[in-house]
Amino acid sequence: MKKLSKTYEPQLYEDKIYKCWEASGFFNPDVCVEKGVCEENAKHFSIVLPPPNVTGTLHIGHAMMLVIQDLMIRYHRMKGDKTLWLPGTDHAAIATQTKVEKLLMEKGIKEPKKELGKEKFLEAVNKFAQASHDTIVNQCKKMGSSLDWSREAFTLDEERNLAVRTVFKKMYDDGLIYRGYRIVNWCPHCQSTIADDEVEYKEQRAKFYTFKYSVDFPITISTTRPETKLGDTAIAVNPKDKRYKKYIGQEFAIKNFAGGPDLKIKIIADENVEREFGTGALGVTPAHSLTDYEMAQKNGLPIIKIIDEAGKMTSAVGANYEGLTVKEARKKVIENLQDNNLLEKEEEINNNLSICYRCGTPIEPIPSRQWFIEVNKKFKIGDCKLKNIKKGQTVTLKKLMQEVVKSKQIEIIPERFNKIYFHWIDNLRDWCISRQLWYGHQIPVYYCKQGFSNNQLSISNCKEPIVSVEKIFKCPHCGGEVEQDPDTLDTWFSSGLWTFSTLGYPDLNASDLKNYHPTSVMETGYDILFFWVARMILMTTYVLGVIPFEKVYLHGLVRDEQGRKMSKSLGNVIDPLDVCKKYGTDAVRLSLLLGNSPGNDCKLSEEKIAGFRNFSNKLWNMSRFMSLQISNFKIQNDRIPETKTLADQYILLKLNSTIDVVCRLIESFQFSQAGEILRDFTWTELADWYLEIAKIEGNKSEILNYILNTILKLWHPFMPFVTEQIWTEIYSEEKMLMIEKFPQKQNISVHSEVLEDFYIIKNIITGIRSLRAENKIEPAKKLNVSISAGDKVNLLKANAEIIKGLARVEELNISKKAEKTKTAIGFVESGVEVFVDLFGAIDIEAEKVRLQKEIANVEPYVIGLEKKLNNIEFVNNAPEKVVMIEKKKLVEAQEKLIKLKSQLNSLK
RNA sequence: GGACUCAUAGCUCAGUUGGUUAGAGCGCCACAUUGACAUUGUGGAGGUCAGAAGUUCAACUCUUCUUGGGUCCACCA
Repeated sequence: MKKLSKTYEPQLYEDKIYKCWEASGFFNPDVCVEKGVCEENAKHFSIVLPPPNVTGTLHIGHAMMLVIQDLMIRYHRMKGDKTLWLPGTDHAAIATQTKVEKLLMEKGIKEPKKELGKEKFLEAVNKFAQASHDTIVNQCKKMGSSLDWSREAFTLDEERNLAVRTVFKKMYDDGLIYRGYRIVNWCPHCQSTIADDEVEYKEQRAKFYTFKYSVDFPITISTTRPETKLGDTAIAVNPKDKRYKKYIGQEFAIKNFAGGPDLKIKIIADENVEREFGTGALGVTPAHSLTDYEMAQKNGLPIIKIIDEAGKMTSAVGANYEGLTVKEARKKVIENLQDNNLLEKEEEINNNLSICYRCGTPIEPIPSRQWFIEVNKKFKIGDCKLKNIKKGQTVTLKKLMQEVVKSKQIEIIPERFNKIYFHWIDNLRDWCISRQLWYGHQIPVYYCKQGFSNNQLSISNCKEPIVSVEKIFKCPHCGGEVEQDPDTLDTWFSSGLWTFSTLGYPDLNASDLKNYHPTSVMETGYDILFFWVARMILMTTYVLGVIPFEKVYLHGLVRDEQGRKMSKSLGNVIDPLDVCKKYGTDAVRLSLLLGNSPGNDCKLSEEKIAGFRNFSNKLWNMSRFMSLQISNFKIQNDRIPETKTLADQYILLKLNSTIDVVCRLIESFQFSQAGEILRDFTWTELADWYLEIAKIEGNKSEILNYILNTILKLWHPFMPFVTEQIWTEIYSEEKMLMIEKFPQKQNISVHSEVLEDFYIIKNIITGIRSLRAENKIEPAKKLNVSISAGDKVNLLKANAEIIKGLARVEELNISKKAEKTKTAIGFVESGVEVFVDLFGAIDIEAEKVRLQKEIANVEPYVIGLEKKLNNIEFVNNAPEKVVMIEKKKLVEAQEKLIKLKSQLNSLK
């Protein structure tokens, strides 16, 4: 045995411990099976790590994710499950590319893509990604994450690329991926499309102009974007609007609108036009607004693209405007309208500007040829093991996403996110998956140069895009040259495959895929429910016909102590590595686990972390003390040691129920509760009471050994470092705590008297202490205690030493009080007679009174209900439903009554 | 506009099927202290569970409304 140092210094041990864990290989379930830590056919428990973006470093939110998952993983590993936690990182195409561009620009390269060219630019991105990756891996290790590094994956590596190409081809062949000319969200800065849910909104003041197209035009319209009016093809009005009803269906021609193009304006009716907003008439620009586009489709209007990908006006608006930026064009249109006296009003309104979630640039809706996944397309599903959906059944992707959650094959925790999930699916439009970025999975589509350059050619097959998993160089139809689509895929396409692309897909017989899929839990922040969780469900159910995970556990965001988001500009960021260094990783882990509830944001402050630093030190010191009392160190699992005193019985009973509760709470994702229960036991019951008593009673080697063993195991998933270090020093340098068996609830016949008696002793001690503090009585050397509950005299006598020790009394005389004073013990101290309630914790008399009162409450109610239900008239006349409800109520109340009565009886 | 969520001690939050005297941590006040631990111990103060109504034998808990925070989605011509 070694003697533990006086305080716990995490920095001395943490790195060393992690290296030992890693070297042991036990993070890898195969090694666990090989070395007998778990059975070959044990139940599997698997989590794939939500891959952090390779855009820099991990923040405290990532730390929270790691800690929660590590807790589950370590718990299940110790339980003997075949446990896999698979690490990886995400290339995060758009985020990484824009980040690198920014960095290069800071270095003085003004237009990085132009100046470097594709190859060199990608080299720079890859270099950055690699550096970020290395940092991230180190940070994961620092947090103590027991990830199986041998299986590490990257969303853009070769294996994942194969998976991406395979899935793309499958979807294309099933007709779920199509290439279409549609309105997309275009970010002029990123020079790429972005998905609908990558658009953010920012409220701003905007100028709102009211004008007519021409002097003789009958309808006035309003807009915040006059320059787009150059591409108008219609005016939409509400069909019920009396002002405009007569014009519906008419067509007007305007020459040289605002000195620009000629317009042909048709007046159309649309229910969605609000009569009260603006003039009640809305200029329809089909090419540059999604709603306008939809109206145009309905009414067969032409679509004129007037803004290009660079944010400049196209040739469609005439020589006066062509080549101007949007801003310049707007100014010019307004000037022109003013000159011609067409502008009626100019006011300021609040309006929501759509911006790119990555760079904040205003989004320009433009029509463009892109690749889409069609979510409403009906298709026949292949192999399918889902409930309710069979092989060959006709479904849509939307239906798959809905069905697995509706049928509870996937359970979302907390439950309320179900509603949000379904609502999102209901509003889901086709998913635009092509991006005009360089960094990412290049789309596995090839075009025959001949077929696409010369539409006159008679080989019609050559006009079709060729989708191929393997790279091709020649057109399969004409043998001519081909060109791969230069675009890349939305980053969420590859992360959507994450649960299975990491486990061996497309090899459907891969052992990992068979062993660990579907994964057990997906643990992530609620902020990426749509981006990611929903897409994994879509992809996995479609590709494999199974669910990707059984449970989705959503945690909240970490905020600062004032509830603000952490951000660099506010300077309130808590860097996980900093605080780990300062307070120890275990303290940081606890501060992220405790005091939170699922799905709710939590506030974190340094004081909170410091509090848990104190606790880890407390655990260290308790262990130090216990180790000094233990003479025979041994690793012990199930055998409960013999008890000699009331305190022994009490603490083992408490420990046993703590084990039970902690297991149940962890398994039901109530990690915070579990930790608090455990802390309560460790600090309050064990350190403050039992260890103090142990000092007095002495001779507790065996029982302390058992308790120490057990609490180290219980704490290990929460605080792996400090527990492992204590374990190493006290028990074993060979056998690591991380693979010990997690404690299990034992069958101890519960003597309720043990609890009750211990509470009496506790209460007497607290009573004496409290009286002393309040009355400022000098510490008495002699104390006479007379007790009215005669049968407890022996109890007090047996525990007199404890009372003397903990209440600091030198001589204690116990006697039975002659007169009955109900439940009180009298103290004679310094000649003053005082009383203390005997049953402060479990006040049996009061409990009886309470139960009697409740019974008196419920009993007449039950009798009343019984009478009512025996009344034939009532039963015959009342609707069946009412009778059923009454019957149910009666059964419930009867059960309650029986429970209350038996509780009362047990007290007598 | 549609939804979700929160409101409990000075602060941060628990309180899972309605049923003990509503809990914890931090903070605060008083006291203690050489032997595991000042990163400590003991005792104490502090709550009409946001407000109103309803359901019930019984409401912090369920329903409705009101007030005040937060979040998401849609629209924004």
